[in-house]
Amino acid sequence: MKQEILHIQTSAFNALAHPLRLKILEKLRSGPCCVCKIIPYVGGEQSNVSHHLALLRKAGIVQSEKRGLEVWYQVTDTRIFKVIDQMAGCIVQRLKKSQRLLRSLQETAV
Amino acid sequence: MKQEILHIQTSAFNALAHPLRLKILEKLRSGPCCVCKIIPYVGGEQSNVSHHLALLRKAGIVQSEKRGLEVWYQVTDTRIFKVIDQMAGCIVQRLKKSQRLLRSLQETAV
DNA sequence: TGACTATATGTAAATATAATCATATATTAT
DNA sequence: ATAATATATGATTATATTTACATATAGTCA
Repeated sequence: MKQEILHIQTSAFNALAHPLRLKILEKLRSGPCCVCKIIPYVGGEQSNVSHHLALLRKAGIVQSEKRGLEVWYQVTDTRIFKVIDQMAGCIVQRLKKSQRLLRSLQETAV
Repeated sequence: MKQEILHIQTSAFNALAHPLRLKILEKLRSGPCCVCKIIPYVGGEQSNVSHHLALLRKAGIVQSEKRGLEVWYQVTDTRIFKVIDQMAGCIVQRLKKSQRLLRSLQETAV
């Protein structure tokens, strides 16, 4: 049972572990969006973007809805952006930390 | 530059995208921990666990420190647990939502 | 010094993921 | 019905990840 959650969580993190997919989610930050807008935004081939959208869908991160010829995507739970932002925060802090370390090393070198 | 951050973030999420690595982090929740405790906790072979620890290290999620013969690991930034917990929250909510949907379908079936 | 212990690293095989190309499906317009 | 459009899916190849086994390294102790 706990094992199940672990696997769902794993596949959710896996869904975020690709630059193109993070870019897709960046586009979805402002709300539902048509695939026809997502493709030029993230760049690359249509079928490739579609595969990545499918992966995000299967991981439960996004949902799609057909509107005429178009398909619109949106995130299933906007808290996914908090996950992404928290991670960005961790990274920025880490970079700042190593920047401080570098500076102090430079000072002692003088 | 923005591209760089995206790649660091990608590799950070990738580091969380494996059940064994999530288990390692679970063990590190209570603070620094010796590899000799991590291995029996997560199960599996020593060299495999060591490879996963190396990946977490390279992604900047954890840091290691030698103490005599032992090596102790700890998370670089405890906010990583917020990232994991937020994601768990998303998943639980999603499961609850589909449970409600299932129940309402069962009711209309009666 | 040599043996012992804890951990890391190199390597190879098995498996998974990503990108591309070709094709299928569904919707709309003629 | 046919053509055109938007998107999804399947197949293939290239590449990356995971695991297991063997070996290396570094610290401790006799």
